[in-house]
Amino acid sequence: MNDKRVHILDVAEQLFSERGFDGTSVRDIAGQAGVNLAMISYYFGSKEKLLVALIAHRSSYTHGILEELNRDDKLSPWDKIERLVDLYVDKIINNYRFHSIMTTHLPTIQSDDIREMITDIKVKNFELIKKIITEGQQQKIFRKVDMELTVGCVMGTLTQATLSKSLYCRLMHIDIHDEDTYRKKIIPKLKTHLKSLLKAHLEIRN
Amino acid sequence: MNDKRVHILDVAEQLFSERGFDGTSVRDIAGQAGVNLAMISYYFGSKEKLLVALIAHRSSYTHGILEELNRDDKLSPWDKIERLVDLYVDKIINNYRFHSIMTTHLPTIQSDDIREMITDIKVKNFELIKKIITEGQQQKIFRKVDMELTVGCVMGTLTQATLSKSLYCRLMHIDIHDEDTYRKKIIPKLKTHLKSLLKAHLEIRN
Amino acid sequence: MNDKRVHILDVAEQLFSERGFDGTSVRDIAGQAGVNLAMISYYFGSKEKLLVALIAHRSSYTHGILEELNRDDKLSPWDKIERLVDLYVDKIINNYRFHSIMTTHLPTIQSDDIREMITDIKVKNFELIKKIITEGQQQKIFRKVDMELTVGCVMGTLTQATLSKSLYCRLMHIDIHDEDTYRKKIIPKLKTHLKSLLKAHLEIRN
Amino acid sequence: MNDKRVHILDVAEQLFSERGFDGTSVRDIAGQAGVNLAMISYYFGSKEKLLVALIAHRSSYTHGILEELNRDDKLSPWDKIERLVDLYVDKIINNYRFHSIMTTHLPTIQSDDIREMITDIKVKNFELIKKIITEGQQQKIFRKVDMELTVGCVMGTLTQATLSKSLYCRLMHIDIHDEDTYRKKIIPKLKTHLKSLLKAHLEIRN
DNA sequence: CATGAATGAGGGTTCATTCAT
DNA sequence: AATGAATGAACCCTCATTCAT
Repeated sequence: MNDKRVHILDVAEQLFSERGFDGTSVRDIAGQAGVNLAMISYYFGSKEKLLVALIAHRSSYTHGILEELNRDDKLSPWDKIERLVDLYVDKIINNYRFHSIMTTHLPTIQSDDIREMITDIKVKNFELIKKIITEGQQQKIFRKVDMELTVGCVMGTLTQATLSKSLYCRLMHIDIHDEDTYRKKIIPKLKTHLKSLLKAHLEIRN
Repeated sequence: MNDKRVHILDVAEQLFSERGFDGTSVRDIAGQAGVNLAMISYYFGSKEKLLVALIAHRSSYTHGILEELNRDDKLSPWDKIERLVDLYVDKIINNYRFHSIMTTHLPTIQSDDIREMITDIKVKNFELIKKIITEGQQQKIFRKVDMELTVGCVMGTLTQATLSKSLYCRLMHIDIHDEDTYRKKIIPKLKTHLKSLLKAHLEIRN
Repeated sequence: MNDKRVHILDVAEQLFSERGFDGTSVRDIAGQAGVNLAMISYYFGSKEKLLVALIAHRSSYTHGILEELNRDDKLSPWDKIERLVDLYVDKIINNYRFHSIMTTHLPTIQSDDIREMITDIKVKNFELIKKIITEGQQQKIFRKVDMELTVGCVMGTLTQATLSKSLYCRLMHIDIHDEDTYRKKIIPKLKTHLKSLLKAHLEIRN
Repeated sequence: MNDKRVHILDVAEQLFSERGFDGTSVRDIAGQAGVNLAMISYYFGSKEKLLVALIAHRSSYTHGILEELNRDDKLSPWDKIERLVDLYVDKIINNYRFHSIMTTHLPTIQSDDIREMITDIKVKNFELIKKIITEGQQQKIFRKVDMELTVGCVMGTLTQATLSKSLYCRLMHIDIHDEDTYRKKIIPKLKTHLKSLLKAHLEIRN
């Protein structure tokens, strides 16, 4: 029962990320998932509510990661930045489908409620990262930076790696359909780059 | 004559960016543009070809900017970086609708031809920026960095500012529908941040 | 359930025969049949597949008639010819709508598959009649004739009676819209004529 | 000028015969004929009037043939039948496109005027052939036959050869698209068959 | 609880025709 | 006399959803 729900959500996630929300029909999802067409309305109410359910499902799954990091008092701010990058890159790239949906669908959402819901999630993530940086600044270890855009730069780089996969595949000579290879190559690349970038960016200059 | 074509493209751009390609009907475009529904097929052939025409239209418009910068021999690499950021931020944010379409639609495009077309444009932009950085590296002014992701970080930050407008509006206490204020505040913020970021990132450390 | 399918096929047959395949819209069929427009796609998939379903439906219905005749060993070749004419005239004239569609649509069909499908049915009918004539020839009862055109002459006369109804109604002083009277008068006329014609044509002359 | 009109009619004839009247768009005709789309309405008034013009054009062209035959007093009724078959087969098969249009379109015509117009032409042809047969009967050379269907049988055989080309190509092992071969083989076959058939049919039996 | 049947609304596209030039 | 631009209507089809069973 719940398995079927989760299965539908998985299929929906895949199709939404591949074809977009409006480019995916409920028929497509039902067909791919091997369930009756009416079952989707039956379980979720509507296509839009299916999306909301998907967001809730995935968000609850990837929620605790950053919070845990923040509670860890033994780590220095620099260590936390490194761990943050590791966790964040893994989180986004391994959930690139969901991340893609959230990012591409956000600007086209007509319903204020859903937009606020997605924005809330993004704000929460922002606040957690902000906390880490603020902590380092209070300890006079990080310099003062534009907080919104510093976070935005990290998020944006990952979004770029998600949405412009076709660009990076071209640049890195990877077949566009070979998702595994792409992920295997882009993840360490992203980690190294972002750590180096944040180091240079946050470091107090003399 | 051609005015009507351009007008249709403008309306299509706005609606595509607000509702997505699949979320916008040809009827919507015709209605908003005040032209007959059949006019769109008459002028462009199909909805997809309308998108291609839009891409061609906007790309030709914003093409020369970066090339010009590259040809300017009097500027130092650091100067070029600064000008690059100024030009690029202006270009993207002032064409944020088109940028939004290009970015959000890219991963869901089914047609290989159009995906390649968009990727081509992105590659071209990448190459021009790469040239500037490479030049600075050859002059031993910039340090060695991950080229793809350094560019991706700049692009991604701008994409973030475009696609996650709702997030930044919330963080910066701007009404989501007040586009002018958002642009006026985010543009200098982006310029300052990216210059500072690239400075720290490219600078040779001792 | 299946009644509705058959009802739609009946209506489609009537309209196709009156207005032609391309002259009939799916809306016309849905309207005349009193079903929802989307129902046609739901049941048949597409307008073209509706035609295929109609052909399959009618062909299966009228298939066995000639085969049965062929298996009857008690009849002499002349008896078989007479029965053939009786059966064939009844079959075509009572299904004149379907026969009209098959004949008028055949030369304009673009899809190779459907054309081959219709041709297959015509070939099968040809083979069955050929068998009867060949049998008579082997028994030295019928003379040697052009097989294709002897069959073609029978088929053609019936086609003529179907497609040029307006001509025959004029010649026989029947109102063009009075289908019952036309059928009642033309059927015995056709039977008598074709029997006489085939008798003279197949008979061995001295 | 008039050349252009005739050219358009030729193209229309070809397309109407290949795709049917309703299956052919005015755009198709204009495109194939290499003339401006608006020119067809400009010259002919409407698509339907174009068809009427085509019928008038072709009818006037093939009109006099049978009349001439009838006036020839030197020929015996049997000679006239033979010449009739020769002329008629040539006329229909060499104008098979036009014949196909006339035959397939006739039952679907909604306009009473056009149907009457086409029926008129068919009646005229019928009367001319009827005259020949009646003459032979008055001279006690031909036996009494069903006049309508005797003519209908000849017409029908030719219609069959025109509309069921795909059947005959299959039976005679001719490629369906090789029109020249088909015509070269079917014309003498038709002439021989119809002469033989009419001989047996009209001959007074003892 | 689950689903096949059904539907109103709207999708993109093409139609024959007209009009201003 | 001739045509590029434009249009209202209609095309076939698919959409998300509902409802009776």
